[in-house]
Amino acid sequence: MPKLRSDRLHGTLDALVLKAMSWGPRHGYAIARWLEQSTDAELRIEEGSLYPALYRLEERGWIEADWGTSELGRRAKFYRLTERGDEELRRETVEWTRFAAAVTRVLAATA
Amino acid sequence: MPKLRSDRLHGTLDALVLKAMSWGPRHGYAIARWLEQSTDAELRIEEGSLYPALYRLEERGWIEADWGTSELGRRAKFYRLTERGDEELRRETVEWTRFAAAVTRVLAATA
DNA sequence: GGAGATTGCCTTGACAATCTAGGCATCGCC
DNA sequence: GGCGATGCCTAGATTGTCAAGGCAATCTCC
Repeated sequence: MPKLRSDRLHGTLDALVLKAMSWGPRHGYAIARWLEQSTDAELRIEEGSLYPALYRLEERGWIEADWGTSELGRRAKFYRLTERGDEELRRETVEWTRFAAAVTRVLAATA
Repeated sequence: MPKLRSDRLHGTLDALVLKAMSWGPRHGYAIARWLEQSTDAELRIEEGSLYPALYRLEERGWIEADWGTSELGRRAKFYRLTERGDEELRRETVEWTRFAAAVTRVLAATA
């Protein structure tokens, strides 16, 4: 299976990260692992993208953080969706769906 | 209908531009109009993105250009797909499909 | 005890691609 | 004359991603 272009996530990463928290609080490392596993490693967030993204989302008021203890007993920062974050996730999901449909339609068009 | 984020095309623009030429040579302005009209204005390429993209694609050997005369009798630069450009279009189309499916699957997942 | 992998967070710098906002010339139409 | 459409182009800012590192604690296996 060919690798996706490394930049591919551009513009979708926020939605994916928000989605990761839609089942409850998650810490960064868990978010990365979740995306990787749930897509069979097809989608991967680099840590150098993930953490800045989390700060960005927090700054925008879409998520909130608390230090806690991971499943393995380690210090970890848990992020959770705020009300506004949940709205944003829904907004972005709808937008993605529209966008993806449009692109797919265009690329599939035949002569 | 809400506007898509302005950055949305990031990473897909090349494929769309290549696709525009899959029916034969097209000039820049026509490409922009084609995308706009064929997606009901849902997808738009700004000229400031389009022309640099065309130079990029040409530099990579995916398209070739010739000056000619537009349908309305004006001077216009017509771009056409090269063999390699056609391969690239197919490659990117497949990749897009895989990527879009993965993202859609993740965003659609329920608790 | 020691080595290496895993878990977990973080930062810096480079880079690519898009957009915004302009400019220019020609043509058709009112 | 003016204005919109057609057509090409560029400079600069922005932004979001990545690559590549670093740090510390824990676990596993020898």
